[in-house]
Amino acid sequence: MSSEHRLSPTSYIVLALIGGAGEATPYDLKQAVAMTLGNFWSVPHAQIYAEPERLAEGDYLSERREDGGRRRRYYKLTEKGEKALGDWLAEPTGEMAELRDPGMLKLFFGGNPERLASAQLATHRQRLTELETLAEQMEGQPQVPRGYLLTVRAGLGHEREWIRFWSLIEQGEEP
Amino acid sequence: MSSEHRLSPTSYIVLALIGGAGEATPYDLKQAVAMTLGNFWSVPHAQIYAEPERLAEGDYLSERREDGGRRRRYYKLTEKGEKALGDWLAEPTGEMAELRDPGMLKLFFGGNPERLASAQLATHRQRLTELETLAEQMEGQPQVPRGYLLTVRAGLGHEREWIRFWSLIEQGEEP
DNA sequence: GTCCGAATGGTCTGTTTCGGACGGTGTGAG
DNA sequence: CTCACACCGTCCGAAACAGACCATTCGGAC
Repeated sequence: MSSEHRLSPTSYIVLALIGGAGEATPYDLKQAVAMTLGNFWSVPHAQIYAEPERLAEGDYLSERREDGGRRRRYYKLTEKGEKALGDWLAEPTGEMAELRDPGMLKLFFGGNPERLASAQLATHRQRLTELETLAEQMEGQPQVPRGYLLTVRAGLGHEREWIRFWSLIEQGEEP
Repeated sequence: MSSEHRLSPTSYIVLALIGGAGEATPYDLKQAVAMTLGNFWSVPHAQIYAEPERLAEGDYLSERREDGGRRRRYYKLTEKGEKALGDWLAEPTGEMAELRDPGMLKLFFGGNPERLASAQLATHRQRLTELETLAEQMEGQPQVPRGYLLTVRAGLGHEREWIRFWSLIEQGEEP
């Protein structure tokens, strides 16, 4: 019945989102990801439909399917799911972040630093602005979950660091 | 003969490393990655054996195989490969970095911030020390490629930013 | 009403990626 | 000589992924 699956970060994202919503369809998850998590962790939508299915197989979720029309699938945490999620959240992690930065790659292999810098600065500045807007909007609404707020702030910090770094490069200074 | 493949970041890593070495076996690449690039971009070793094969099929690399013993494969850039590499390096990129940080994920979903912070601080501090050592060693040797130096410095900056962020969290302050 | 287009909701397919197990080959210490 | 260990390479199954495609609903123009 419950063959043993290994739970990936994506699995926990799905579990956590469904846990938060009570009951949700994959589409709801897709929306939720786009509005929040998507800011710092991408999950392709095909994944978001496939993962709940896998999780249901492993008894982490229970599934209820609409009869007519869209035949939506609604998912809920099972007890096993609740437990898995709770355990994961309770366990802090020292695991390292992984950073994949195409700009760094070119820099590493000898791409022209100044030209790279100006391209990178453009996108990082834009991103910073977006995040700043987001952060401001959140100030207004006090019921924003603390975790969300903190991750946005973390994002701000990183964008600023990137901008600092590339600015120095652009100026031809040693960073 | 030269069916059209799409070149991924991994492809360019392989091309660039082989370009730098003149001629190399996949194992050489594996070593090279481990010593340098691995600091900020992971490439699973199975990839490192598979990719040159694909690239050779696309005429980006030429292959020469040892007769006896290990039957090592030696790869070299073809003209097409040189061109592809040159073009890639010359073209700056505005593409965004992708950051996948398991700690952030837990923070986002409501994991205990202080406990997370102390676990994360431990690994980031360790990483910072490693990078500092690396950077110092490089100061001595003036023939270290500039790109390598710069990416290590970028890494230092990010580690410091992470430490700043998590320290604030640990202290219970608003970051 | 009814027709159209947009937004919604879901599925499928062909490739890549990835981790990890496993299997040969050389070599030097005893 | 031979055993242990480092070196070097291959293979496999499970996921991840991009992105095309299909079906349903809804809201407004007419």
